[in-house]
This record gives sequence, structure tokens and C-alpha cells, in this order.
Amino acid sequence: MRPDWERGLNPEQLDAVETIEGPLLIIAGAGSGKTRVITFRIAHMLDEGIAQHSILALTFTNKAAREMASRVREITGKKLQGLTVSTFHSFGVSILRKDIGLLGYRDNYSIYDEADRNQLIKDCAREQGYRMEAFDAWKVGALFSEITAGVRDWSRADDSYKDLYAEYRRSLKIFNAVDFDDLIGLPIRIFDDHPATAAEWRLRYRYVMIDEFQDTSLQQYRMMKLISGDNVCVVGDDDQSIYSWRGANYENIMQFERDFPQRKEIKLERNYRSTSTILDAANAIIQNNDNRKEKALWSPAGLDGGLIELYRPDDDGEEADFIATSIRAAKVEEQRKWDEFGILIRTNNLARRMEESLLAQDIPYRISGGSSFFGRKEIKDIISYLRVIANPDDDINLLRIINTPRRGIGKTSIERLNTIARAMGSPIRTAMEHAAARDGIPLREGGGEAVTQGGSPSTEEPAFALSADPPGAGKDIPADDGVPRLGDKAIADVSALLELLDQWRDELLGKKRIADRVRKLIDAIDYWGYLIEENRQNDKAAKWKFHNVETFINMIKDWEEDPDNLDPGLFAWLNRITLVTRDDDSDEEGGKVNLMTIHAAKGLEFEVVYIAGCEDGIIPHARSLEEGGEIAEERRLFYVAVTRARQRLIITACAKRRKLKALVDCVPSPFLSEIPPHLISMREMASEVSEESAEAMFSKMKGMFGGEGDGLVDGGTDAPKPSPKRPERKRVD
DNA sequence: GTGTTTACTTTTTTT
DNA sequence: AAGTAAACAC
Repeated sequence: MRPDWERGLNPEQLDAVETIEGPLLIIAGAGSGKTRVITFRIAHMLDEGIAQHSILALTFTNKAAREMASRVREITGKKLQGLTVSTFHSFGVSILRKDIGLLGYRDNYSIYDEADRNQLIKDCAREQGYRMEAFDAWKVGALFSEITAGVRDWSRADDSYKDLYAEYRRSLKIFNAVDFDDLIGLPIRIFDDHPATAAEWRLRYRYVMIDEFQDTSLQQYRMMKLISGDNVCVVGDDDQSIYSWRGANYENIMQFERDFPQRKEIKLERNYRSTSTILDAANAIIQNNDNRKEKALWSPAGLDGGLIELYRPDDDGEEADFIATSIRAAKVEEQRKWDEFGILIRTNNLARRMEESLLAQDIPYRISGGSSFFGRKEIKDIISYLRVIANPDDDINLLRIINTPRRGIGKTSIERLNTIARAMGSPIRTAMEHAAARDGIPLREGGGEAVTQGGSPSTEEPAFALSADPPGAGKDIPADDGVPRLGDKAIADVSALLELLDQWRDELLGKKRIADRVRKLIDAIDYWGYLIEENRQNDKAAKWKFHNVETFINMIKDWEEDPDNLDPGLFAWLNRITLVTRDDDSDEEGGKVNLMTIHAAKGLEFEVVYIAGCEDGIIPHARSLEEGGEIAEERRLFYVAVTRARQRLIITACAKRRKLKALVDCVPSPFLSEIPPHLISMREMASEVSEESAEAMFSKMKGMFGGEGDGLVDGGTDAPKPSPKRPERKRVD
């Protein structure tokens, strides 16, 4: 049953697999079997009797982590129980889950994603009297992120935001919440401040492995140093470093060389993925970057294939239609499955037009990135409920649901609660309890309703709430001046909400079978009624949202019933979905065409790859260059895109593109001219293609009038699918 | 306090 | 073109 190491591994790979002690640096070119090496290496370790729980493998994306885990499972045929394969961020979560108490947080902390973070920054800014018209939360958020991550300090930043930052941090603490950067930063702080704890973790993970090392940030590097001893293996490729905008620092490779002078270094340059045409093109492109570790991919097998195809559609509509019809044709002619196709785009907004065409031609597809499933309003609402139930102090999410569905707590009431909370230096939750209690509706007794279960844990009443003359605790509320009170109706509504949250807290926390309970919760708040009410003139939208919520519940169910899931429960679920931004654990039945950004495609490969929108300003992205990004990184991005292809590579560059409203002329990407011309076949938008497309449309129309093929594909836009009633592209101008 | 209309900007890439 | 936030009307 043990795999035969020698078979199917070249000498360098074998060397890498068998070197398990001591620091190891693997420079792995695109398609050089990197994942294979890593998974075999883990399998080999297990084979050597190393315990699963002392191995830690860190990846960059969830997709990569999942992929790696399942490959290991495949090779070894073992159940993976103690093995840790995760992203840096989810690894941070698991450290915090255990040890965040050392920093004075409670362990039911919330994780704020970007939207939450920006919302909070906005609130703080409003509080500090910023002129909100001129306030750019996105920009400030990015700045704060850099500050937290330690890639920038106030001496090199607009330090007029210093106070705002302090306020932001304080609010996070009050709300018992952390942001993305904290997921790396706080564990580091724990390790720095508590050497004993650090030692424990280091002792546990005796073997550490890091994938996509060129994409690690300074901060992540520090984390790695703190957690690992001598048995570190990092795998990277400086040519594929495409995350510098996020703090990734491929000089970490050099740093590693400095920090581990006794390391072993292995280069993997044999490429098993692509045809030599594609490899030649890729090498030629990347050659234009300087300051890189010299290497060239070569194919031992000398795989032959056709030329790279370049098309110049008139506009983005034609481009999308072309790609869709071309995929349809290739599927039949080359007997391919849907999931052998990848459509790569630079930016998410390019996906929209693509989706339309795929939809119109009934091509099942999967999309990653963009506004994901979890970004939809109806889903966010439900998640917010769960968040608040898990962590009552979570203001951002509380505010989201405080009047959703409508329960009569309007703007003014919220404003007042906010003022009270600020005055007390506490979360809104406390202000609500205060407001409810002070006016004679003590939670304990309840308004005569069924509050029979005594003393729910979170209702220890605040000492100051009932006394009109609070003990001089400093942060108390003046009797009447300045601090607003709520109207009677509002108080009743607030109390009812508190009661509801408490009740469901008991119902959900630490319980099993969450999915069913969540459904009951949704019934209890009459979210269905809310959906119908909100979408009165559009019951299709209501249905669609309804369906989404159902899907969400089923996702919970699948997840908690998964036998590999060692820790089902509300907290684990919430943590998970904050980090999994894509609805990427979708089914594999029959496969789907993959539509994704180049960033998302890293580490993946497809038989047939389309790179759409290869135009100047898109693939060296205009904004990226403006903001001080390097052209070299854009080139690396293009290199990554090209090297995703195994057999066929099709590139499209439009002559015109609809941008905002206007049709603008486009120039092909300068990178295209870096590909040696003899590797490219320039194609006209040939007539055979339009024949092909006419045929596809025709059959599509037949299907349409036959049986309303409700081919709802996952992903896509928020609105109900614009039922593809118009198989032909119309030019109604 | 709530619902409706109007004005306005917008995100490159991901955890 | 769309989605959000502020202004306005009930």
C-alpha cells in the first residue's frame, strides 16, 4: 500500500520528498509538480512514523489547502485527523481560539471582514467628527491594514489618522472583534509576549511546510519563524509572486536563505504540465523581468501541441460569445469535459459579460471571486444574526439586524442607543440592556412573556443599570442631561429583541444540529415574511433569495454532517465562512467550466485556457501602475495565466470594450508582443466560428421553447437570473 | 418613526 | 448601471 517513491518522481523531486529533517528551500517553477512533491513529502513523513499532529502545512488559499489535504488522503488512504493543512489565516484563527484570552479578548470573538472593517471605521470617523462626504473608508482601511500588518508606520503615513486608528482599535476590543490582519498579528503578539505559549506551539509542530512562499508577507514570515524550529520547508517561485499589493514580499526567499544558512536548496524546473509551445512562450515572457532567480522551464517529454491562438473580437460582447461557442465546439470535437476549461480574467468585473454568454449557451460554470454567495444581502442578514448570537457585543452585526426584519427600532432609537453606548464605553448590547432595565423593564422578570429559563449566562445585569445614582465608577451615565432616553415603544421593542437573542443564544450555542435550529430561527424572526414584504413588486427576486437562504441552511447541514469535520458548532462555522470568501465547495458532478481571476487560478491547471481581455490597461492594469505597482508584477501575473494551460491556450483581445457606458478603443496588451511570433497563430473571427455559433444558438433556442431548462448555475449576480430569453445578441441601441 | 426619492460614487487582485 | 447614503415626505 505504501506508494513507490521512486516511480513517477524525478531525481530532484525525490530528493525533496526524502529530505524531511532540516531547513529546505524548494524553488519550484510553474507546473513542476510542486503540489505533488509537497503531498508526497507529507505522505513520506507519515510513512516514517511521524505523527499527523506534529505536521503543519500552510498554504495561501483555501482552495490550495483543500486540494492538498485531499491529495494526501488519496495517496495515503489514511484518515487525516491530526494533520493541519490550512491557510495562514485559518491557522491564526485556531491559535486565537485557544489562546486569545491571553490578550484580554473573550474566545467568542468575531472576525470582521473588509466590509465590516470599513463600516466600523466609518462609524468611528463619524464619531470623531470627520466630514463624511470627504471620507474614504476604503483608503483609510487599506492604510490601517498596513499599519496593523507592520508594513508601514506612522512616520511614513498620514498621521492625522492616528487618533482614528486608536479609536478603531479600541472599538474592536470593545466589540470583542478582530480583523483579518489581526489573525496574523495577534498570534504573533501572543508568541512574543508569552514565550511559554509559543514554546508549546513550537513543540507541537515539529515539521512545518509552507507553500507559495513568495506570497508570504513580512508578518507571515515572522509567524513562521516563531512557530517553527529547524524542520522548515518552504516552497516558492519568485516568478509567480503576484500579491505584493497585499504585503507579500518575495524577498522572504532571500531572508530565508539568510536565516537558514545551513539550508538545503532544490530547484524544480522540469515542467510536466504544458506543451513546449506554451512553455517557450512563458519563458520568453518572464525573461523580460530582471532581478529574478534565473531559471527556465523545460519539458522532458517535449509535449507537442498547436500554436497559441490569438483572437481579436470587435467588442467584449463578441469576445464572451466567442469564448462560449468555442468551448461548446471544443467540448464536442475534442471530447472534453466542462471542467477541463478555464477562463481567466484580470478583474472580476470582466466576469459579468462572460457569465451572460455562458448562461445563454447553457454552459455550466463555476465562478470564484466577486460578490460571493456570502456577500448576498439575505445571506449576510442571517449570518449577522448568528454572529450576534455568538458574540452579543458585536456591534457591526447587531446594527445590521437590529431592524431587519422591521421591528420598530428606527434611526432615532439607534442613534440614541449609540450615544448611550459611547458614553458608557461599551457595546450597544450593554446600552440596550441599560435602556431596557432603567425604565422598569428588568430583563429578569420579562414583560410577562415566557422568560422562564432562569439566568441566561449573558444577562448578568450591569451594576449601574438600575441605580439612578451610579457608584462613581467614572464611566457612568449622568442622570438626565446629555444622555438620551428611549421612547416607551422603542424600549419594548428593544427588550423583545434582547429576549429573542438570549433565547436563541441558548438554543444555538454549543449545540449540535445547528442547521435545523437556524431554520427555526429564521422562521421565528419571520424572515420569509420580510423577504416577501421587501420584494413586493418582484416575487421572483423573493423566490430567488428564499432559495439562497435554503442553500445556506443546507450548506451548514452538509458541513456539520461531514464526518471529517472534527469541530462542528456555531463558532467554528462562523469562523470558517469569514475566511472562505468563495462558494468554492460546490459539487463536482460532471464538472463545470471555471471562470476566475488570474489570482484565483494560481496553483491550478486546465487543459484549455482562455485568457480574456488581454488589452493594455487591463492586463498591465492601469490602476495598478498608477498606484505604484510594478509592471514586473503584472508581467508575472500574465506569466501565471499562461502557465495554467496544459494543451491549448487561447488569448482574446478586443478592439473595443464597453467601459462604464461608452465604447472605448482598446490596444492589445504589450505582453502579447513578448511572445515570439512564430508561436502564435493570429485568427480572424472566422466565418466557421459564426456558423458554429449560429448552430449553437439555434439548438439553444430549441431547448428554450422545449422545456424551460432551469439551468440555474451557482455563482452569478445577485438579481434573479435574467432568464436567458434572448439567445441572440441583440443590438438595440 | 418609517417609507420613498434623489444624488452620487465605484473595488484590481484575496485572506 | 447599480448599489448606497443622505434628503425628503408622510
